[in-house]
Amino acid sequence: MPHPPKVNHSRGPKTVKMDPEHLLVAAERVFASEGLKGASIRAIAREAGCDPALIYYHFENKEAVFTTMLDRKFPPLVQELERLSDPADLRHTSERFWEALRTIHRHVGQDAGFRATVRGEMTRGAEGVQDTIAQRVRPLFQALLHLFQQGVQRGHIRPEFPQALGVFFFARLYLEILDTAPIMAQRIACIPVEQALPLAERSWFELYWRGISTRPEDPLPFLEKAKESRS
Amino acid sequence: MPHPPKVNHSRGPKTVKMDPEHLLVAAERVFASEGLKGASIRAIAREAGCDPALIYYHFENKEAVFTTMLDRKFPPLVQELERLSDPADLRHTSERFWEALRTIHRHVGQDAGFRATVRGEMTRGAEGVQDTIAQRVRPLFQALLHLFQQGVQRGHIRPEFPQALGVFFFARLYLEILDTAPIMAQRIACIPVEQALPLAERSWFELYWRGISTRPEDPLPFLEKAKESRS
DNA sequence: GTAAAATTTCAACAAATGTTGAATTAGGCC
DNA sequence: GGCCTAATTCAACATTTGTTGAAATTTTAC
Repeated sequence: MPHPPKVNHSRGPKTVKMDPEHLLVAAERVFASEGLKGASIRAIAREAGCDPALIYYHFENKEAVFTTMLDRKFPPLVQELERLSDPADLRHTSERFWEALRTIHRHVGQDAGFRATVRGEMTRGAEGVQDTIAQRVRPLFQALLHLFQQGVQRGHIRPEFPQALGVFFFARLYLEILDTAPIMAQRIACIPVEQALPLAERSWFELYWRGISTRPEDPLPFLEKAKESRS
Repeated sequence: MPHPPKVNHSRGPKTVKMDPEHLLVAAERVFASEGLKGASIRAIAREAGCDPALIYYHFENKEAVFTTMLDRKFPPLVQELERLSDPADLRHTSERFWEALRTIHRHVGQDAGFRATVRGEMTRGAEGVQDTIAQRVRPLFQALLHLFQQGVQRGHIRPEFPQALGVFFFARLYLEILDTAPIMAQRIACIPVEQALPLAERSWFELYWRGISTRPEDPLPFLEKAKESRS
């Protein structure tokens, strides 16, 4: 992690103030590689190019940095998924789910660090941190659950499929693909990395949709379009 | 992490020798909660109830502890999956895949620590550690790929589905369910934890099979039997 | 211009870490 | 019993960590 050499060591504010947002970005990078607990305040300060005490000036502690980071990332994604789950949308449920997948991709697809941190803390973080994250995941889950329920009501999705699991598989397993498909492609399956993720996304969606659909053999024309617009 | 009080501080060997296996078990626990990098030698020693220097007596360094741990866990699983992928097995491919899933469950289902460590190091570990793990994952991947290919040849699996991805989805996404379904059930979906995982496994397998199958609407009788033998 | 507030770093302290050589001790062999 | 080997801990060293109060400096308000 290269960081700019600190040539001005005088105390007191700089003419260019250190933006707290810059601290958040630095923290996110360190959280991603070290986890929340493993991220030292000094490592974050090094990443940001400032003194560790400045972190305490702007935030109460490391957990506060993390919570602030969550609160910048989750709400826009949740809002967009809530719009997508509006019952007035009369498109086919498969198409709406595809758009939900694209939405998730747009918000967190390039954010491996954020994804890694959230998952890491959810699976092995402190109780309080899990609570903090769960509070922010629930609205997202609810929005997708509404979408799933509309699919059942419209006869697109099999009513016997457990709804909560349908939503969990859709979102969590897609995030897992984002996290692991590139590395698996590269190291185990010897697929070129640039091709692996788009193909994996389409294949995943097709598999998922066939798995829950009342009509698994119906074509998915928007998937074919997605394939063409990529090449 | 409670550990027995150390009442005998004299140097020199104890009448009951510290088994290196015991060190491995302790290390596995610490790796699981702290990651490989975050697991301190002193934490491992505390977990094992010995002095940190003893770890250096038995192993070259922390990475050697980790590699030894991998080499106890992977080969039995790989061997069993290789037996399962024997072309002489004439059962339906869906049933063989179900048995593969049960096999994975038997070997690593209770081993959240091992799973977490392997995934964690694969996604964000040092280059050398990723190599170490990839070497051990490849034979497992190959065994499942053989099984998948036989499914295609026998007309059970759609030939247009990308094979490497089919295998990747089967194994990696199942492991993700093992890692995350309990916590998601508990904290987000409010499903009782004891029910969540068996239901998730069956639902996942059904979704997966329908997704890749040439005949998605065919029933899966062994799944129904699995449900009944559970209740 | 002065005082107060805001911003930033230094310095210090206590605690923790990895690793090594040396000291100690139990058991086996002659 | 003496010697040797194996097993285990201690002690030391250098490095890193989290956090705080104080010093220094810039900006703002009057």
